[in-house]
Amino acid sequence: MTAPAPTPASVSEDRPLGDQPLPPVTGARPRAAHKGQQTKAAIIDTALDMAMHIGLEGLSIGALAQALGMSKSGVFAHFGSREELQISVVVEYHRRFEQEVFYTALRQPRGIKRLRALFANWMQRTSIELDSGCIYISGAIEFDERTGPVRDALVESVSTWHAALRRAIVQCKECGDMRADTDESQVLFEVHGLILVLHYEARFMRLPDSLPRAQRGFDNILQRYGIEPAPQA
Amino acid sequence: MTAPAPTPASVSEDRPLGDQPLPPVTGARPRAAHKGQQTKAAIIDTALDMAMHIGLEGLSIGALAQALGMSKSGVFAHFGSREELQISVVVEYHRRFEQEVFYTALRQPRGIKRLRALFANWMQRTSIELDSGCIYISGAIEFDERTGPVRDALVESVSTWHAALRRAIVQCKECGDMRADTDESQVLFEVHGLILVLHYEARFMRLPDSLPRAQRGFDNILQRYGIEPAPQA
DNA sequence: CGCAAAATAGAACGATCGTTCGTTTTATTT
DNA sequence: AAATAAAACGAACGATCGTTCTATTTTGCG
Repeated sequence: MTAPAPTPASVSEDRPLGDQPLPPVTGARPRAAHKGQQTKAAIIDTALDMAMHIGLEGLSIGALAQALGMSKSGVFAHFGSREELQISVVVEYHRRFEQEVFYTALRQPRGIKRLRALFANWMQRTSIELDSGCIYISGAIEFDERTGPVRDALVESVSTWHAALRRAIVQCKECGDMRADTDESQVLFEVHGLILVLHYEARFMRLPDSLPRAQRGFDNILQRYGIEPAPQA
Repeated sequence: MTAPAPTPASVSEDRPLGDQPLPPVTGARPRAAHKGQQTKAAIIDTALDMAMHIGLEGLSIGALAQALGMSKSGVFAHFGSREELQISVVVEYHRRFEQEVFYTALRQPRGIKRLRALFANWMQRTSIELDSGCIYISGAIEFDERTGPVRDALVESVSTWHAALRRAIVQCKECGDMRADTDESQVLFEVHGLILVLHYEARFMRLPDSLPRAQRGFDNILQRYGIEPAPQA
């Protein structure tokens, strides 16, 4: 979404997660930091933490204010509506997701190595290790039959991430790490399924070996779509 | 869960979804139908319909009463608590799921045919065709960090269904439709992922070709774990 | 029919929700 | 330090939540 911090030099010309051109670097944005923006950031930080546990719809301004030790109206004033707060949370989650999952994987060279890194980061963000849910998953459930700006923000974030992942798969084809006739959307579909079932079985059913199962599923997909590993028959 | 209606004769000795012994068939259950049970059934019916759209947590007794044209307290009296209402909805959903997904698939012979039927039924229940969500999926998100009887009911239902599915996979191994060294829990894991991503991409992202993608993913799994399809090399 | 029991309605409860408003406290600038 | 703008507060609103209680209606049985 927003312009990311400058990424490692090795990234070369890889595009950012979103597809807008990089905005002018004139540091006009994080200027005076008028105290209000600080607390607003603190509010979003706490709100995101809460939303990752109880969902975007579970967010309540009262509970949020109490957690922050300030008044309801004080919190409210920074956003003007609960919806705007929810959108801010989605945007912040996207920012972190982009940073932790996407950009750190760009350190790997294009192709299978980078795709593996992307999936590993994605799993890590999804799994119970940092015991909190994924807003892209809970939000999809909460807003799948709703309309409005919160849903729009969620769909846009997820679409952006999926597009980036699809690009990484295409790069696998381009550099010979994957069969040229691979349907990258099908690969993305199946990989996404592994993330979702990891989230489901680890968080809800509390099955301990979900993470290695997801990894094995990923390897299975790579094997199917990958270059034949030296047919020994 | 509850004792199912008698299943087709061809089912032979297959166990029901749950593992309790079949209760005595003395039709003591659906007896006089004291009017109260009728309206209770009607309430649950409407509540289930609502919950499939807005989730178990979205259920509100007020909205439910209004949809039924009766008073809040009138609805409430049948359950004694909102939690009990939610549990009733879960139980009813389980009953229907069992009936529509599991029992109709038992008409297929054990092995790959039955497994395919189970997956097809599961997909159908999950997809947007009957435009409403799956309580096993939305409920998992809503209750993954909670404790209590509603979560317990959900986990038990899902576990029962998964156990039945695992049995069908084992039967595939037993009758030679799947490699003997197949890890049936891994197959279940991956198949479950396909259902979840179908639900996600069809309902939330509104991608139109999710269903054939899920079917293709299923075929891919079968191919990997199935008997090698006459190696032509 | 008449009677008892079951089922439903209606009003009210305390709590919490998002939101509004006027005031007061804090920051920032002159 | 004084003046101005930004930020936080506190109280209140109307609405809805699940729940409780009492009264009324409806049902089923003899």
